[in-house]
Amino acid sequence: MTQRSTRQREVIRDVFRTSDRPLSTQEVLHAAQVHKPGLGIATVYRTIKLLSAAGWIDTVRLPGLPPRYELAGRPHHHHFYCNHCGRAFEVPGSQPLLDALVPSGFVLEHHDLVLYGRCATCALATA
Amino acid sequence: MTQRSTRQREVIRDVFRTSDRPLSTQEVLHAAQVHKPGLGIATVYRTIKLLSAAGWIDTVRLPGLPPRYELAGRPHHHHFYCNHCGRAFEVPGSQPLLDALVPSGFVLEHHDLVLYGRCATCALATA
DNA sequence: GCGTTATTGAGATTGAACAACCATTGCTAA
DNA sequence: TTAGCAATGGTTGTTCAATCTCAATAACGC
Repeated sequence: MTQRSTRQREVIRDVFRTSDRPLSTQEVLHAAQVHKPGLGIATVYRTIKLLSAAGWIDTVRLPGLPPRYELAGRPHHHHFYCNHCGRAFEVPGSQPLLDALVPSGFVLEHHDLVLYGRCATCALATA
Repeated sequence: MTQRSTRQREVIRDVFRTSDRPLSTQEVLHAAQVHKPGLGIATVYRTIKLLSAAGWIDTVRLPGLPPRYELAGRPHHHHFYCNHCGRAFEVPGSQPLLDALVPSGFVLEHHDLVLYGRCATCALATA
């Protein structure tokens, strides 16, 4: 016997499946507690680590903020961070001519483009 | 009397003036201690806060890493982070068509493009 | 010089994210 | 069913960046 299927893990996986944006541990906790009251933060951290190790979710790192997580295997995209409500969103990816930027001798492996501003909801609310 | 000119602050400003890349607090500490042995980390933090408030340096935020600092007022550019030695570098800026990426209703205020890979030194060393 | 007081350095402290601990709970394979 | 043990939840511990404390130091106006 190695790995068991528990209600908590089911709920957490569902949270990711039904989200269209990357989620922080706190966001996962609150969303999961709706369907499984009493679920603890320790279980969120443990399950995220499991899902991450299994390649089921990807880690999204934003400057100065705790990491967010999203379903793995999505097509190339970037992220938009709302300065007002603190939520992260997914934006369609483009492949700009990054190679032209890389200095001679440097080897490019990966890149992150993060956009900052106001999401549609917050832009309306503070217009 | 309001603000004094101390050897420590002079040294820290010189560190930034003679660097061609953004520096972390630890990098500033080590570079400054060469010219002022015994200089403490608290002074680095205090001076960085001062210089930042004065608009003399800009903060460079990298995902999942403590911030770096660089002389303010440089032309538009991006940053390259070496996964091997942990140093950040400046790369020439381009203005990609970001507006096209922003979803309808969202308001774009700022953006960060970070490249990851190996700097020239580390690429050579591990080739 | 001298005295005032801004500044410093070392260590203690905070705050946040996350791991570890452990008694209890509840899958699951006979 | 039920025994065995993986998983949970509440809490404490750990780690690291950054701030605070405070006695000692050193700018600088006079």
